[in-house]
Amino acid sequence: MVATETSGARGRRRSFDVDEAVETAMKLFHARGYDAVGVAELGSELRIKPPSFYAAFGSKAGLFERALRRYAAGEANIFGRALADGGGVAEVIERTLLLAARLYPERNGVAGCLVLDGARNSADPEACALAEEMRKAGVAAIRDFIAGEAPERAGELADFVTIAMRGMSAAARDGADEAALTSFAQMANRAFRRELAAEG
Amino acid sequence: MVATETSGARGRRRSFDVDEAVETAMKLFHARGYDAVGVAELGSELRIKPPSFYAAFGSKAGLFERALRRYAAGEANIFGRALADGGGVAEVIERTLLLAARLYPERNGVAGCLVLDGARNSADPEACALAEEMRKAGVAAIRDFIAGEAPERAGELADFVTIAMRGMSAAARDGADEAALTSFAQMANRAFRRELAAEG
DNA sequence: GAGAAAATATAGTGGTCGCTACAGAAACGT
DNA sequence: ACGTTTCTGTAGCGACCACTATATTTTCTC
Repeated sequence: MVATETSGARGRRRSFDVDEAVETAMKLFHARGYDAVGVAELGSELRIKPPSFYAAFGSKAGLFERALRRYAAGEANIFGRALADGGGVAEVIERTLLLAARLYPERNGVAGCLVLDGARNSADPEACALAEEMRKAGVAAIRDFIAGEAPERAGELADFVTIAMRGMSAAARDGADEAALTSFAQMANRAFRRELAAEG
Repeated sequence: MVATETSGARGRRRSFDVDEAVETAMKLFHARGYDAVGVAELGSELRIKPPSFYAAFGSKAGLFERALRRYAAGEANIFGRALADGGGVAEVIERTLLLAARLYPERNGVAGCLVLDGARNSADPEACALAEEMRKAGVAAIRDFIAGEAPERAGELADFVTIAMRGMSAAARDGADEAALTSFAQMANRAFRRELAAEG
């Protein structure tokens, strides 16, 4: 053991790179879902033993929470990225949908959205609650943004977008490729623009 | 024990109602997903012991397959029901989407579609394969039906419908109510009609 | 009612689950 | 260099997983 690294964050020094471990765990959870990835496998992949695992993350759900936060803080924050490029509601939502279609298809065994599907059908209430919390935050952000232009219909328009994204995530996990998802995203986008233009 | 019932199907006589057991198992799988329901719980709910369980169904996946088939043969066969009421592609798809919005919201702990989400994130390849097979059959049926009016765009139009349904199923499992799903279904339906009318 | 056949119940298989007690090794402050 | 503290590795906790060997009870045949 040589490292003794903190790699950029507060917290105790550990003999392994915590951020790298979270990244690896994120991919595992994303690829197969929360329940299907066991602590034994995580320890083996992260090259750490159970006591170190629990000292660093507290519990399996604790690591899942860190993986979720890392996921949402990175390039997978689709709406955030679309929002950062500026423009009105129609433009931002279009980029959101198309970005999802580009990001969701399977790549290296990972498909869909970790927040939307990572804890789907999980038997662990804690993991379900963590994912639900992040889902709700995402939906609320989209709703609040849409409310800037269409306060009356912000709720149903945000629902339209987020349900469409759930569909794309599920379809990607079922094997849909980028072409199929992009075709869907374009239709959904045309629908959204028409709904946005129509008065409630 | 009194029953000794076959209740309408070929197969050995058993001391329990096999169809009723499949129905109960279907609800359990539907409510919590394949992996989260154990054979111990199934045996307890079905009031049968493990040996009877395996004599009747062969394996947990065997029971899941029967549950899936029963599901698809009943009122949950949304497209089949919409198709039976006749009409053109636009009418049938509209009924399909609206029926999903009416059927998917949580009722007695059961939400969404068993075929679409019952084996989501399952670690069992057999269960995943069974669900995938039924999903593909459903998509193919919708595609073939649409091809009667729009052979060029049948693939992408069927994808649009089935991805939208995956979104509704996932949203329902996330707690969406009938009003929210109906709103989505209506928007998706308007989008579908416009896409169907537009030449490819 | 006796014998054959079949479905049942009891009990337990090896394996994995998330998690932890304990003890040894490394890093730390002085 | 010493003692303290902190972390890590080995081993194993009880609980549950899907599944089954054995034996008993029930059912059917005649």
